[in-house]
Amino acid sequence: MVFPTETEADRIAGDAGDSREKRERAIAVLDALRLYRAAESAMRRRTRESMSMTENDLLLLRYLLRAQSQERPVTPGDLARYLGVSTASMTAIVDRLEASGHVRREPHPSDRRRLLVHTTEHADAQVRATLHQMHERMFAAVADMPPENTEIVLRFLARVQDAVDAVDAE
Amino acid sequence: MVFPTETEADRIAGDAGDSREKRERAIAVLDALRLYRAAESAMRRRTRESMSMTENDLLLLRYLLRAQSQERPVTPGDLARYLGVSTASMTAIVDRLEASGHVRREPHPSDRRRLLVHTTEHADAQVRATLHQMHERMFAAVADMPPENTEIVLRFLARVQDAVDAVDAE
DNA sequence: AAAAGTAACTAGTTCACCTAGCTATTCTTT
DNA sequence: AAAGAATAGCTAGGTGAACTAGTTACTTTT
Repeated sequence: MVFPTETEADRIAGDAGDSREKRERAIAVLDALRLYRAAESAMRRRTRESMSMTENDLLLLRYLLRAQSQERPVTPGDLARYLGVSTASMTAIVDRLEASGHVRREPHPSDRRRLLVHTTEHADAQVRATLHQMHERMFAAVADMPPENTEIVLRFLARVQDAVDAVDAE
Repeated sequence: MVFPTETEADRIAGDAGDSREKRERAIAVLDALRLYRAAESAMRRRTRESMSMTENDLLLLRYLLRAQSQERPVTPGDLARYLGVSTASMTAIVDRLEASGHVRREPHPSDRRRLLVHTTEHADAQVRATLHQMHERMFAAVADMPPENTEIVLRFLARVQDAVDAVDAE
């Protein structure tokens, strides 16, 4: 679902009565986008599995690392809202990540009902080791581009984003 | 995880000592890619929820529709291999989709151990109703592009894909 | 000071997956 | 042609990560 397969793209192109080359170019681009998506999903899965974590655990860690780099304190409630899970589930998630040594619970300085959640050095190191190289490559891939090309890519991404945003599954 | 956040991209850019504008353009592009990803995930979730299905159910339906448009018969075993789940789980998935009226089981014409799985008209209509507009928009977004721009976008996608493929979570 | 609200936790449920093992059928080997 | 191996899909029972409901401790409001 969710993605025009080759066949579907072909059918749509046919309906529109476009020229053959135009259609083929469009299909090539949509295929490339689909491939990128698949590669990213696969990378996520590999990363998750190598760290024996769930998707939510990993998203949480990313959010925490980012918040910490901005010196922004984070409570379990914040994390539950961010991931869209119940506070009860968040208790379990933080339990897991605390047991695996990725986060620590600490008392909130002013509100004794709350906690603050921090990543450990271990989590930080593990994430950077896995993803730093990717981030550098992604940055290099776009930093090299001349400004005109950047504009073209930005317009492309904006339009495909509009297309998926328009799906309102009522 | 999995994606360079603004902050991380910034740090990497800083390390590399690039010019300010170059850095800002790169960040803008990576942000746009991240936004597209988020929009697509959200769209998937909406679609899944509106059809009360799991991710795998939806992927399966997409695969089936595609196979059918090519007159290619599909067995439960094929589907299990495609989704990477056990045949036992596939029995449960097909049970669910059969109960909800999205697929039918039929005897295999030559091998009485096997079954064939077909989508129903209902599934076909529901999927097309939800996603046809998106497919058209995506196609339009790329069909309008001049060939040079297509090349630029393809190179961009190939490079970011290489970046994520390089993450080998050992 | 009492009442209402909030944060995180515990207990018990659900659901989508899993593994192991079963039955029916087909393929391979002698 | 019969016996053994392989294959397809199923059932039974288990796991884990989410859920809801309700608890405890604390804070805010009236």
